[in-house]
Amino acid sequence: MAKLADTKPKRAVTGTDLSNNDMQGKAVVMGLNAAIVTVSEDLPKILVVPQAGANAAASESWDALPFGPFDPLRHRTLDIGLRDWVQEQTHLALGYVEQLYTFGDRGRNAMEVNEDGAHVVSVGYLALTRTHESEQEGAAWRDWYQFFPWEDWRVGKPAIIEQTIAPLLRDWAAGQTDATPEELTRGKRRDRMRLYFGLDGVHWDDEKVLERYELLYEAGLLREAARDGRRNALTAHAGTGHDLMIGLPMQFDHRRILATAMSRLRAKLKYRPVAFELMPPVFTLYELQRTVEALLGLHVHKQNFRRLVEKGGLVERTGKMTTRTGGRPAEQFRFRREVLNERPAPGLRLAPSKSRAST
Amino acid sequence: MAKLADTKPKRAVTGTDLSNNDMQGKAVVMGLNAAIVTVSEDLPKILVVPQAGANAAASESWDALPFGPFDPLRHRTLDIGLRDWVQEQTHLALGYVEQLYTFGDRGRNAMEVNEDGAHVVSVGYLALTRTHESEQEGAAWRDWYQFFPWEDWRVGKPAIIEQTIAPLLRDWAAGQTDATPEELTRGKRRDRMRLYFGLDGVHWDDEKVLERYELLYEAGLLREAARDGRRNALTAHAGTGHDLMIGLPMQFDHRRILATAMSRLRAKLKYRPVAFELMPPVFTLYELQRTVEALLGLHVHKQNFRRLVEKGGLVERTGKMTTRTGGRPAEQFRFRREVLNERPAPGLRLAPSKSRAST
DNA sequence: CGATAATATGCTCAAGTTGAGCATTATTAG
DNA sequence: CTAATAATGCTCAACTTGAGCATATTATCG
Repeated sequence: MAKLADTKPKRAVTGTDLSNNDMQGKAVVMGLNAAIVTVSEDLPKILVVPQAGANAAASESWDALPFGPFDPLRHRTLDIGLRDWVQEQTHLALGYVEQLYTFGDRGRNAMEVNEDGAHVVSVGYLALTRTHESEQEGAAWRDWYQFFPWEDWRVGKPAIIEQTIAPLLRDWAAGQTDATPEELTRGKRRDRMRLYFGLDGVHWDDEKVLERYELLYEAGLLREAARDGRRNALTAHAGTGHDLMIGLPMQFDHRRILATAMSRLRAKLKYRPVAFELMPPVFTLYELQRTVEALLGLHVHKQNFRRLVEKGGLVERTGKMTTRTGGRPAEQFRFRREVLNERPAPGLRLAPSKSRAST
Repeated sequence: MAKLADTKPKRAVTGTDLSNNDMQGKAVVMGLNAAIVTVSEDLPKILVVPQAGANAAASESWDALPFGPFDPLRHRTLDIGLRDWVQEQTHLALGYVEQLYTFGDRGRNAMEVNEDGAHVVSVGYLALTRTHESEQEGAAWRDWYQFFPWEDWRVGKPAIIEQTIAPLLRDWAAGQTDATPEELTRGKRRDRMRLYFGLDGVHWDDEKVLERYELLYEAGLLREAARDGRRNALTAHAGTGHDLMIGLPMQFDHRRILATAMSRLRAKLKYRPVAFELMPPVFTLYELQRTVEALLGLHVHKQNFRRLVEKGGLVERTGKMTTRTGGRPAEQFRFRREVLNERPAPGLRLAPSKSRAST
């Protein structure tokens, strides 16, 4: 076979070499992490397991996502491993599951050495499920906006943005002496701030959840950043030295994984009929709308939403009415699962409403 | 911490348990695989390294993507590991790099045990680069349509679809006695066939590269499927018993990774200005268009394409003209990299032209 | 019982976007 | 000079999108 790596003498590994080389240093353990989402009472919720891990300060208990190591002897694929884990830990049989990203950053509490000396790499997953009442002991559904209070714009711009985040980020951006090459490719601090948080009149992009999280992390404004040994801008800037907290932290890199899940889900809602995974078998169009709005953190125009859903052939009428919600009775609909086998790319394709209320 | 997994007694692993349990069986090696794309002479090309691995039949040499194991001791992140690998193997300093997916399927030659007993999981990456002439010995740029001859529709529907693929798939679909539950969720064989390959008047979706590849693999029509011990529909159905080959095969799961890269790139072209990563510093709009068309495997409407690019503020005029291509001289443009810091989501948003020629 | 609140649902309309094609202009090849 | 090849400008109908008006149907409260 061709020799490709003659310049650096260290290691000329290729396909076959992969099996010849010493693998000791290269072995890692893959942690499978699930961001399991449901929507109830107009709030998107994720399943968390509280853990008194090494990360959390003694007084606090940071939530974690359900997770466990991938055992290649036991499971044929990563997905199967994840499903099995979740089933074991929470008794939930997952339906919709989607792999998000594999994080291997050392120093972000994902890529740390465990007690056996193995490095851990995290694979993040998004799972959607209808709401199930009785969960296991210890596991709980938590409103995802508790971890991301700046992401819910349904009642207007969250106060935390102008009151807390923007000033701290401005300080951070002002403190930028010279952009590192890395920062130049990603845009300068002030630009990223404006773009991601919709400052100075830039439009809010509901899908940039991960970008916003990473920016806050880089700026040292999150507990996780402090934990990871970053300069803690919170105590440095808050003045009072109070323990400022921008959203609840999570263990390991789990808040980052949740941010990835939120970004992906918000994006996907617009071009794939995934919202229906979260709905009961029959539902009214307004119920569907509220679910979507909860996830997007935005209101959409009610009449246009119906037009989209109905004309898109995504639902079929059941003929049955419900008076469940005060007001004129609403017709109940059913998801037309067949669309998946009809058109190549069905979806919701929705644009956020510019008017506040969805009347 | 909460006990979550009492039902199945095997293993009650949680965050902290992750470090207590025996990790021996769970250690894996992560293979980093790069689908490095460039476009030259109106063809998208990927960098391959030929290898006489265990997969290939004695007489053949199946191409592989550049790859190597991730060494957590040496590299802080997976991305850095990949860049370093590629640099070593091919002397290419990658610019744009994007993680695609982590494949861990046993039995698809990704998740096999190597000689040290370690299981291998593949992480696929997409990288974009301008064309560089002098590559390393052994590494070569190969037209990606050699691996996917059914994906290039620029000169009309590829003959291989109606002549070879459709009949074989129809046989396969007809042979479906009863759908497995798995097949039901993914749609029945005949539906998937129609949707993915645009049969019976369904519109061709250029982004479904991975779906098409997986369908062909499942149907046993690809060499890789035969290698993995699947019923080989090729010899079973071809009649003559000839060695039919639908596109060049690749080692391991590399053709699958390439399919993932193609899907992602074709999708991304439409909402992010990634095409410019493949262009020289100055270029004419038609050159940009040809590059995009090569990647999509489709023609687009020339005038509308310009409108989109120009009005979208993606480029700026240089004022210089070139007569390089016979015909009226074209103005040269430059990518306005600033757009990345201006609007939240710039992109090309192009729709394939319905008329064949781009006049 | 009538007014009010809270939806549900139908419809309209202007503005913007998209797909397609015509017309004109500037070069090179022959 | 003519044909071929592009580049570029412009138009236009069809469709999509964003927004709002109007009306219908229920529960509830006084």
